[in-house]
Amino acid sequence: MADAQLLELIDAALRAACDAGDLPACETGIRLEQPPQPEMGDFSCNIAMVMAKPAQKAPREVAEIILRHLPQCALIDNVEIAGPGFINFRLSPTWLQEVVREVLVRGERYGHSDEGAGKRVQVEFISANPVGPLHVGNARGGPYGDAVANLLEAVGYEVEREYLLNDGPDNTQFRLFGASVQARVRELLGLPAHMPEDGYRGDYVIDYARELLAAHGEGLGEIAEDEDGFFEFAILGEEVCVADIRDSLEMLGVEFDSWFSERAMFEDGEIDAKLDELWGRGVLYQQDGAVWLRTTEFGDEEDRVLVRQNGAKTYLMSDLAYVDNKLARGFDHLIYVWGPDHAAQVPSVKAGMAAAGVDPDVTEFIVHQIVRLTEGGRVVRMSKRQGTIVSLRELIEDVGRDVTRFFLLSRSVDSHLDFDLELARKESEENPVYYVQYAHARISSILREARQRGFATDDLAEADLSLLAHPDELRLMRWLADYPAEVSDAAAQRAPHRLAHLSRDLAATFHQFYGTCRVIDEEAPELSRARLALVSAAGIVLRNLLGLLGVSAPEQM
RNA sequence: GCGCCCGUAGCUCAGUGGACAGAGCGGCGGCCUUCUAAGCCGCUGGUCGCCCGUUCGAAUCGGGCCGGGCGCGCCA
Repeated sequence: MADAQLLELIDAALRAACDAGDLPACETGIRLEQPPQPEMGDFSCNIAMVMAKPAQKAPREVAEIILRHLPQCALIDNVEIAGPGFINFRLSPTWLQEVVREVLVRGERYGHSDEGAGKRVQVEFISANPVGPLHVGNARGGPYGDAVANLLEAVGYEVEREYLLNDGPDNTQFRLFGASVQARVRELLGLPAHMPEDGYRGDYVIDYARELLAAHGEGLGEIAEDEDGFFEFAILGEEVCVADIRDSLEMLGVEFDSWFSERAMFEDGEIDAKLDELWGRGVLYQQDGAVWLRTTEFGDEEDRVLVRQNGAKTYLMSDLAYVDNKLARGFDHLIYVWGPDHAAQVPSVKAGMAAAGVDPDVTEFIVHQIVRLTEGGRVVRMSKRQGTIVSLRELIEDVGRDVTRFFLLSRSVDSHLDFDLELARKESEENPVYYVQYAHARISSILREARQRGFATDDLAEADLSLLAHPDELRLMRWLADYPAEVSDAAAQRAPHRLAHLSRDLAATFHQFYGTCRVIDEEAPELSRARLALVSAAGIVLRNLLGLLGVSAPEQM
C-alpha cells in the first residue's frame, strides 16, 4: 500500500542523511498521519520535529535535509514543509484508485490483517451469575466482548468466547438462589416455604419454579430444606436460568464457544490441587480459622482469604484455579471483561497470580462502567428490590437487536453510558443506527437500479477508476484507504466504540458523495462504471464495519 | 478515608503529544419531475473543570486541587 511505500522512502532518506553525516542516527519509529486539511496533502510526517533536538537543528531545517535525501519516486506528486516542521506529501491520484480496486478484490477481508496470526486469545465476558435473567446492567459486556473478539479475529488472532458460570458449591449467592427457588416451588405446591432474608424475590424465580415443576413434578416438594437441598435446587434453577440467558443472548446475536462451569473445577479436584500448590509455595497462612494468601507481598493492599472459617472457598480461590485452567487450554492471552462492581478485585487476582508464580501479564482485565437508561432526559431508576430492573430481553423487544448493540457499543467502556430509550425507539434520522443502515440500503439500491438498467456490477474492479476525480469521490476513496489502520487501532485499543463512530462517519461521507455525484448516467457509461465501483467498495467497507459491530446491513429500508 | 472511572458546544459524547478542537442530537434557514428526503447544504454554538509542571508543541503526559459516578465482605 501507498503508506507503507512512503514510509520506506522516508526511512531511506533518513539513512542517507545519516550516512552523509547530515543527521544523527535515529531510532524513533517514523509515523504518518493524515493532515487536518485535505489541501495540505495526503500524508504528513512529524519526524523532522522529533529529530530536531537530537540533531540540534531547527525542525524546518531538519525537514529540508530529509527532503534533500528523499529518493525520487513516481508515487509522490508533491512535497512541502509546513507549519512548525511537518513534511506533507501529496501522492499521485493513482494510489486511491488502487485502494478501490483492492477493496473490490479483497471484499469482506478488506481491512483484515495477520498481526495476531498464530496467537490464541480468550475473551471471557458477561459471566453474570446464573441466578436470574440478564439485565441492562450486566449486558454491556455482551456486545463489547463480542465486538472485541470480532476485532481480534479481524487482525488475525484465533479467538474463543467464554462465559463463566459461577455455580460452585461454595458460592453463597448461588446457594441463596437455590433456597429462593426452593421456597417458590414449595409455595406453588402449597407447602410451608422459607424465603431467605436476602433471597432472590424477583417474579422470575416464580417462573423458574413453575418450569421446574412442569419438568420434574411434585416430587420436588420432598427435597429437604437444608444446605444439600438448597444446592440441589440451585443446580435445577441454573438449568432454567442458563436456558433463559442463552435465549436472550441469541436475541442479542452473541454466541459463546464455551460455557465454563465453576462447579466442574470443584468436582474434578482442580480447586483442591491449586490450594495444595499454594501451600507448597509457602504463600498461605492460617489465621482466625481461615486460610489467607499473602497477596500484600505481591502488590495488593491487604492479604486475602481463600478458605473461609466455615471451610468454604472464596471466589478468589476459584479465580486462581480458573486462570490455570485457561492457560492449560493453550491460550497466549486472556482477556476478562468485567463490570464495575468487580473492579476492586483486579489487584487481588493479579497479586494472587504472582503469588502462584503465574505471570500476571498474560491476563488483561477490562472493566466497563455502568449503563443508565434515560427517557426524556430523565434517568430511569432501576431497583432490584422494586423489580424495576429492565431485562436485556425487554430492552431488545423494545428497541431491537441492532439498536441495542449499536447504542451499547457507541461509547468508550471507560465512560458511563446513558442509553437514551426515547432516541433508541425512534425510527428516524435522529437515530444514528438508522442513519448508518440507511446508507447501506441506499448503496444496495443504487447497485440494484444499475443492474436493472443494464450495468454489470460483478466486474467493477476493471472499471476505469482514473475518472474518479471529484472532491467528494476523492474524500470517500481516502476514507476507504484509512480503514485498515482504523481496524488495527480499534483492535489494539480494544475499542469497538471507534467502529460505531467510524460507521457514522463513513455513512456521512457516502451520503455527501451521493448528494453531489450522480452515479447512474446512461450518457456517461464509463464514469457510471467507475462510480459504481466506488459505491460497491463503500458498501463492502460499511458492511465489514457493521459486521464487526454485530449490526445488520439491510439491503433496503 | 482509600481505589477505579469521568469532567470537551445547550444535551449525549469522539478525539493512541502535533497544524485554526470534532460529531450527533437540539435550534434557525434552504434543497425532492433525476439512482431511497431514514438524505444533503448553510448558519448557530467552546475559558477542553482549575492551578502548576514536562515538552519545540498538552484536551492528550505528571503532580495538586475542585466537582460527579462506581466500588472498597471470610458475597459474587
